[in-house]
Amino acid sequence: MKLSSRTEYGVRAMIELAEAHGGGPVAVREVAEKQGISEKYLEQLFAALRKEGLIASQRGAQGGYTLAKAPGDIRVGDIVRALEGPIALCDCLANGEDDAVCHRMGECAAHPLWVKLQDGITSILDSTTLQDMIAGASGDSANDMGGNSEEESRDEQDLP
Amino acid sequence: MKLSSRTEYGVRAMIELAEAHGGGPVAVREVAEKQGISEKYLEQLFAALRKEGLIASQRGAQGGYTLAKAPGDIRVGDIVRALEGPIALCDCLANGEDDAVCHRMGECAAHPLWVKLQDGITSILDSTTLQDMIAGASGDSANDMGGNSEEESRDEQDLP
DNA sequence: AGTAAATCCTACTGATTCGGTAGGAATTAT
DNA sequence: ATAATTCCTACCGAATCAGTAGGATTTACT
Ligand code: FES
Ligand code: FES
Repeated sequence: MKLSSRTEYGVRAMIELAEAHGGGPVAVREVAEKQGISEKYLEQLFAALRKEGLIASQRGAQGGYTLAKAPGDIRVGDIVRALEGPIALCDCLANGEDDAVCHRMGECAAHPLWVKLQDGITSILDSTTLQDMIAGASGDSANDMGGNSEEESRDEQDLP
Repeated sequence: MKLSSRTEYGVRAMIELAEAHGGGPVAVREVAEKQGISEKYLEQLFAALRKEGLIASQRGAQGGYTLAKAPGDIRVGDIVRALEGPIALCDCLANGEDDAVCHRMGECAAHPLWVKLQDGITSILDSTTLQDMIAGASGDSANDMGGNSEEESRDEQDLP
């Protein structure tokens, strides 16, 4: 019940890219400095994000990274999965009904709760896009956030 | 995004106690064997659960543990907190509004999401009691579980 | 009284994960 | 050519995790 710094950093970095979306590529160094993250470490996170097709790279001088899709098409869940693999709360929930689920499932009264919890988490993560975050609001579902909508709105606005 | 075996084991063990509620104390060994958990390890989990007042112990021969309250009064969230400390998804969420929250909060577009996620998790965990679990159903909220209600009902039934 | 069954307490350990460094090869705008 | 940048892979120290170990204390039962 603690999100790794991979996730924290990754999401913050992606927000940075989302805010720069439409302009040119952004260098890792720049994002790292703005967010106070180790540059070399962030480099590795970006590699993972690129491998999953969430961001695109431009090599060489003046290069950097850009979002591979519109901010509205990238869900936080996608970022988390890219950085940590499938969201599986415990081994008993071998995500995807495929294989190797717990042999105790039939008799385990806890199992339905883990399923519910995992679904809850996944649904929150997948109902929020980068667009939602930089706009200050959250995803769709009934359940809305605390409600402190800061009035400082970022500049960018893009129509692909 | 992975629950520790402390949590998994702890909850399963508490379910075991809940099912035995009303009868005499249950020894650690018995729970450990039924659930396939290391006895000595479980012993430590029980120590933590007792310290938090969720279970009570009876020392000496024929001793063991019993729930300290009715199964309906023990929420899964209580168990998790007893075993892992306050549920805080990240340091930026120094649970309880007290101190040392992130200095980046004002400018951090991710923060509201973490709050939302943490609230979601907490609310699921706190809306499910041991009673709910051994009865096969989940907590209150609109969102209900998969719905596979096994017909094997355990024996115990108690009115305190 | 004696014994066996149990909780209680604390220290240690091996493995894994985490967060981060390090160094350098390949690519590209200027 | 050069400087800026991504890319790749290996390594490292610290922390956490899951579990062991051993023994002191308490208590029911005979
Ligand atoms: S122990 Fe595997 S489903 Fe609960
Ligand atoms: S970095 Fe602390 S609130 Fe986002």
